[in-house]
Amino acid sequence: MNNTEIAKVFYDVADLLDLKGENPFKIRAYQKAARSIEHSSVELEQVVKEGKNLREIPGVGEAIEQKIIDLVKTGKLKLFEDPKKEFPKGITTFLDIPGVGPKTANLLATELGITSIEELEAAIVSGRVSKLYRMGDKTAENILHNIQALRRKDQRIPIGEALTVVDEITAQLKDVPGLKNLVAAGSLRRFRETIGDIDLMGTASDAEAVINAFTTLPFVHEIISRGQTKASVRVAGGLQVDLRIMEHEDFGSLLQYFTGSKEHNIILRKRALRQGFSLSEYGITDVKTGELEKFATEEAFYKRLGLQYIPPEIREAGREIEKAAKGEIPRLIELGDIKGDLHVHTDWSDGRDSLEDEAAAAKERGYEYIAITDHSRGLGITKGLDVERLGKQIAAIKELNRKLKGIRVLTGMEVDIHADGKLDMPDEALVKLDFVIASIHSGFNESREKMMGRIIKAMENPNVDMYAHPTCRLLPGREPVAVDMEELFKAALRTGTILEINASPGRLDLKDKHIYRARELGVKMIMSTDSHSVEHLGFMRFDIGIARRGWCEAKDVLNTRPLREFLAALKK
DNA sequence: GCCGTTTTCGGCCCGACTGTTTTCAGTCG
Repeated sequence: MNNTEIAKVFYDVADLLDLKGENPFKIRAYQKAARSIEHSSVELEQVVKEGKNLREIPGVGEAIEQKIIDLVKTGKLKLFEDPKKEFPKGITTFLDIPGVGPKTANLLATELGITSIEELEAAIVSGRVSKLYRMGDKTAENILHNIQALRRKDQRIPIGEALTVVDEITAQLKDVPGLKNLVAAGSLRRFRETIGDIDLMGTASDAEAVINAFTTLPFVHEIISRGQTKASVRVAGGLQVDLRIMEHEDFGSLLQYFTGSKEHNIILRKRALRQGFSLSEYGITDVKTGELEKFATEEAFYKRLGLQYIPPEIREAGREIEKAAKGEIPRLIELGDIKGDLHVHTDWSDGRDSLEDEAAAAKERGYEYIAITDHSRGLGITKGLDVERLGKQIAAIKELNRKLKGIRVLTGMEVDIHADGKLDMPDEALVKLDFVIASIHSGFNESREKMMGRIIKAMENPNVDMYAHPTCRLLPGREPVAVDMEELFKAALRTGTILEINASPGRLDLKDKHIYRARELGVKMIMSTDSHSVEHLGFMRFDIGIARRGWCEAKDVLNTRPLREFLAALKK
């Protein structure tokens, strides 16, 4: 049972308690624990097996700890005597509908005796729903509408796509008079790998004018709500975009509040209350005097609370607040720290651009080095290199290095790992290369045991410097292959193999919590783009985002080092 | 159910918007 599955059980428990009308703080406790479990960097099943303490996970106390142990050991959780008797049948399905909370779900199930979404639709059409207490035509219609939205609801979209939407919107709104500081907050700013909706913040002298401009943008499909300072719309494809406008001098507290995460803000507020402050998007209120202090910047806001500035990417209710109180927030890695890209394809295999163009583009980015790592031949579709063409490419790179100044092109290859763990290129060829990547591009459905055997065998090869896109997942769509991350990290440490943080927006692999764990263990990591064209070198900013989420500093990543130090850190 | 630089008991973040009401409950973020 993995963390996601365990978390799901506790989310469900919270829903059921909510339906029962339980103490809301108890419900929140379960939600909080679920959320912590979901984001934990270690697998709980492992922790339970090793008999270690679960109480270090925030929000997990005596009771929930015992429930996690039961759950992991038996696969079940007995919390309700007879859930079927206690809850109207089918009630939890209603909770998935946006705008339907526990109160409404309960009302629908008990008053109308319906159990499915289909029955609910029929009940709305026949007018039975709008006659219920505190319901009306409009509410019923909204529920119907939201059922349809739920059906065509796309999954969370990869951050790469969301950033494109934001770029479009900000470009269209930039000329609205008096609008300033228009930026994305929320999960986008925290750089979560996928985004559920987009939260835009801005400041303006005339909020209403901005709200009007926003809600009448050409690609706005539907207006969900529109108030004086805030509006929510749906754009084509179903993505929800929220805009919130405030006064210029409130920008710091506004941005802080809407960047979240929710849990980060809750902890921050509790802490502030103990200091006699109440926090809101408008600023900090002194509870005794009722006086409101405004903040134009987030830095000033955190400072007022006695905290070091906390970068958005780590505002996830881990240990960031207590660390900030002690001044222990590290300087997280930045784009400017990166000195080279180590995973680049050219038109020698399936890339679009030439060796020369890639080298020039890397130099333009200020890099000291770039490794050319075209595919090996095993990947039929990618016109991969065999020994002979690899030899020619090495010669071409040597020649290029003679001509180039200010950047060193390293020879390399992304060699395929076969199903039996053998590499798709003889060692005599690999040994000549500066940098060798091994990775999997086929046989994704192997069992955990086979998969690990295959990967570890490749890592044990002294010519293999890096194991790339370690879980092979694709966003959205392909689930990670059966990799045991703890075992992988151990093997990486033992063999001195580097793990890649692949920046391709459809991969982001290692992901944030794996990066966090690998860093804790001292596993060597490289951030690289897997470029197939010169534009892709720009994917590095995605890697920076997720590496920061994993609390990475420059020293945790090998390609922040100057060339000589970088080469010295490789296996050979 | 969790948790502690007031507390091992008594608290638990804060505000906007909608739709239904006629002062507010429910939902959301």
